[in-house]
Amino acid sequence: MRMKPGEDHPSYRALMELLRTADIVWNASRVFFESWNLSPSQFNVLNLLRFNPAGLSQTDLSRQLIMHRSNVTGLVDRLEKRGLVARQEVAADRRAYSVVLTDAGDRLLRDILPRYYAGAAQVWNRLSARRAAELIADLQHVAENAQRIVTSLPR
Amino acid sequence: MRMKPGEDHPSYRALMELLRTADIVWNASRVFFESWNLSPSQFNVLNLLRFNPAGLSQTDLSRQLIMHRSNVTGLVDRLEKRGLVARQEVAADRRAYSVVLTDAGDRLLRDILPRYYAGAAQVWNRLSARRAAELIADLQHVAENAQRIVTSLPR
DNA sequence: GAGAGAATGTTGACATATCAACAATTATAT
DNA sequence: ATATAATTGTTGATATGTCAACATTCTCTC
Repeated sequence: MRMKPGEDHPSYRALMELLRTADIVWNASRVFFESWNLSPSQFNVLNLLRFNPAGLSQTDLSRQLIMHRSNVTGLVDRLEKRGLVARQEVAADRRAYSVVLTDAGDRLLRDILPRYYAGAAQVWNRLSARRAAELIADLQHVAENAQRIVTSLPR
Repeated sequence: MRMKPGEDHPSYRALMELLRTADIVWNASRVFFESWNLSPSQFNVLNLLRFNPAGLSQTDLSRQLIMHRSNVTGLVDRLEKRGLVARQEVAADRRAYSVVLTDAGDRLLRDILPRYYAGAAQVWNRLSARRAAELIADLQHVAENAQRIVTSLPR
């Protein structure tokens, strides 16, 4: 390779910038959600349930949150302990739970969301709608490529 | 708020896409580094040390990796146990270590990097250089905004 | 030079994430 | 109908991350 500090590959630099930015945004959201004693992941669970009033199984949650099943157990445990979500038994499948938002969880979300959307808008401040759309498209493209590469990797 | 699933805020959607893409890329890199029994964070430590042959203090590492000091302890512990890095005592400051890449660590990096750069290039496949540059600039802009917002948040 | 304050790295408590292995249940195939 | 497959959620081991508190050491000020 023989590579001096300055002459790193551009695609590598772009990847680093993507990961760095996401890390900063994620950490910013962590500080933001601290006001409600929520982690970003906990917020994501609540927000997903908002769009699924009938509830989601823990496996469904894990798929949408891109995380392992086993991680959802503790996440839902802690949210349930605080009364923000509830595990409902599913008549048709006695292995599964249906995780639903409680009224308290819904109230909490309604408190958070306006401020969250405002913050999100601030993050994209001074970025034109065209550039924003391009950026989203590029990100989706990158996600597809990364996904494709990883599935073709030797396991 | 009163918001149906479809009508979410665009800036929020863009943020979600950014975080989702970074998550996918990060997970892809995790699978990639598994071949060498490395975590992405461990790779980042090694790669940072490559650019700093004189070594870095653990606090320096934590700042560049955007993580807490205390996290670096275990990270360096595990890398040191495998002989990939070494803690050197610093004459001028007996509190600090200088973490340096060992020969074994350097050899490992030289094995990984060509394949890593190739993978990074594949991820940006079919993306023009212009768009790539724009994307990086936009990401930096977003990172700055997020950084600024979080520091102005009520602690 | 002495004391106050700041910085360094470690520890312990915890949340978040992975994976493998497990019991219980459901689905499938013959 | 029954054996085999696959799926669901939990557990335990481990890595990664946060934070607060601590001892040690350095720096700065008077």
